[in-house]
Amino acid sequence: MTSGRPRDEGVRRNILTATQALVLEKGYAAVTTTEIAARAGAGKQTIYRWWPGKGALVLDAFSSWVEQAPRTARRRPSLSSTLVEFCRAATHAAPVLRALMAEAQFDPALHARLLAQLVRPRGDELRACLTDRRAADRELVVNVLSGLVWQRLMLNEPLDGRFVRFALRVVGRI
Amino acid sequence: MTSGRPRDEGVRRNILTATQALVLEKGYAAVTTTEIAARAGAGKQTIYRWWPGKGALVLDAFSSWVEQAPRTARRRPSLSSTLVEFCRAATHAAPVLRALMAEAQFDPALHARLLAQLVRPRGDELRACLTDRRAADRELVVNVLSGLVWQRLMLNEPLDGRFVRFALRVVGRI
Amino acid sequence: MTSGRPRDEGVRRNILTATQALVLEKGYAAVTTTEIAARAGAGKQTIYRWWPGKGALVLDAFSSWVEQAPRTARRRPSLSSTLVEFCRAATHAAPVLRALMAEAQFDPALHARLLAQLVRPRGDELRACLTDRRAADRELVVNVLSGLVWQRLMLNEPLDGRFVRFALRVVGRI
Amino acid sequence: MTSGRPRDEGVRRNILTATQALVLEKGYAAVTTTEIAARAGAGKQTIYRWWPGKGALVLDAFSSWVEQAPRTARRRPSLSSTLVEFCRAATHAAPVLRALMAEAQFDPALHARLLAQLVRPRGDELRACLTDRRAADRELVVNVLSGLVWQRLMLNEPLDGRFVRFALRVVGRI
DNA sequence: ACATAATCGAGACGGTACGTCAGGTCTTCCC
DNA sequence: GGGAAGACCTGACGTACCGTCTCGATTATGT
Repeated sequence: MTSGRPRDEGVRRNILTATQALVLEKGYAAVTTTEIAARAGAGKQTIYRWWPGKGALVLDAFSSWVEQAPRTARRRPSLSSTLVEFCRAATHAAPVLRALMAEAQFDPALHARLLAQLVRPRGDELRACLTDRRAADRELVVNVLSGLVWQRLMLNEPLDGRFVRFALRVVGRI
Repeated sequence: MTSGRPRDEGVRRNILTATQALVLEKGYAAVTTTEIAARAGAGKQTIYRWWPGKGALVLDAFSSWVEQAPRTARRRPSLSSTLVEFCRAATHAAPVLRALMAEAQFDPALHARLLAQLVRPRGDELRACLTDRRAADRELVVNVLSGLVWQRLMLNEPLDGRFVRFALRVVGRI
Repeated sequence: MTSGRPRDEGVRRNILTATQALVLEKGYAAVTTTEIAARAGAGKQTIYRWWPGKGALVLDAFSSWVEQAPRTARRRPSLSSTLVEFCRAATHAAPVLRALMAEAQFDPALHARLLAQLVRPRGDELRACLTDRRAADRELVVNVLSGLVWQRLMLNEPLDGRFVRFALRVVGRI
Repeated sequence: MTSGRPRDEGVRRNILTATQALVLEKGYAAVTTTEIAARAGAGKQTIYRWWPGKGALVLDAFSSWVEQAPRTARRRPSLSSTLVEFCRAATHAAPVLRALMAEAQFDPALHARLLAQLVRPRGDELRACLTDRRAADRELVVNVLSGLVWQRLMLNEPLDGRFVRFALRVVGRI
């Protein structure tokens, strides 16, 4: 039996939208929950009712945004195209990704969420491009690529075409 | 011509020691500059006179600690032994390294310091083990290894023997 | 040994002045500590460092204000003139006095402060006008007068000339 | 024409009972409407439908409780017995009475209710004991007694036998 | 010797975000 | 329409930490 007033989906969307907009405008660190609430026309309590804090909120706001790939999986996508798309999206969202990964280092719960919503799905995507490899090799390649990308992000270096070529060259050697 | 009271080296050491102790006890995030000053028997101003903030202070406190290997470089050290030592030290200091890299994402100045004092020196160390490779390959290997290690740290996975073997296997394939 | 930066008296006065002004402008209940801090150009913490809360702060701001009687005690002041002056001051400050006494009902510490800083001094003043009475009668009269005044305040009835005459008639009968 | 479901008297009694219990357990200030609703097995809206707020609710809950004296008025009751009964009841309910009078200072509507339901009825009771006095004297005595009692309450001093004797001595002198 | 100048411990200060709490309203379904 | 449940907006609260500042005391150099 579900009694009481149901959660207002419009409010939820307003909050996520406001979060996205504000984080893009001013950067993760400069945004406050109070400000998000104000922009969303919501109460602060409503935010804290549904998210444990700024980190989780921003993660939600951007994980839906990052996953905008329609995934019209015809056949197995190529590794290179996947990687290109991967880097394109990551470049756009780079400041947010860096901030989220950083924040996650101070917040175990956020760390788990980040893994489940961002890190693992992207790894799985890569893995799906490697069905022609032996299982052990697959893990190896996925780890190396993921490591290269995240390191690049954290060191604030560009995820551009040069990087993609570099990464593919590495993979080719394995 | 330098007049005025000279810097007290004992105070500097007290502060670094107190920082180390407190960060190990309670973790980076839970420590405050005020607390460090109190423990060191120092004034807050003395800290801010010599360091720009908590991040740089902790970096100093631990970069001297991480690099305590005397580096009795006879000849070129082996890659595997270097990597093992590397991981051993990183495992001990893992929570601090994670926190520093995280904090650096919000603080460009700290980011630069971190690169200069921790990331690059370790990369150079690795590079020095690869003098038998072609220059292009060297960069490739250093990048991959560094990426694997930092990713491992940020994802809070162990830098144990299994990881070392895994990393060496990757390098062997390149 | 008094070390450290000494308390800034100017800040203290700014806070008290801002408190007074705001309470007179908008009434006790509508004023917040945040607002007082902003108006005084002070930090909220500075307020909480020196006062336990809004109540004590307002009490301080107005107890110095209520006691503006120069007390050029030549001889024993007459009861009637004291009572007139008393009511004049209380009429002005009535909303604040009501609010303070009300707040004190929820806050034992404020209650004690209120007694010590406002209630008892005023009682002593009245007592000083009754040196020609027997001690027991003195207490009786002081209690009755004080009771009449506070009741009047709490019931939000005017402390005007009519009330003074009424009160004096009562005392005359005792 | 009154259509729709009629008010549920059982719910009303549950709410008043829960209010009484909670206020006696934890004190007026520590009780919230949400809590009262929960204890009464009622919805918050049901409370706000019938009472303007916590103050009025508590007033109702206790005014029926304070006036539980059956008032078997044979003839004119004596002043002293009335005062004794008065103080006995007030002593029991002292914390609630203090809180209500305090709250009323911030809430004009509650102030009016408090006067009508508690202050004036008690005054009338006293007045009824003084039919042998001249009208002007009656008001005087009622005011003095009422003032003494409320002052005593607000200053958190006991309304015990000693106080009653004191009050009667005052009245005797008038 | 004595002024100059910088360091040091202590702690007050302005500022800003935090997460919590209570009040009172609104929205659902059920009777 | 009454009622239970509970989401919602609003706005104050008191705390925490940051980095700066202002004291008095100390310790070096330069005259």
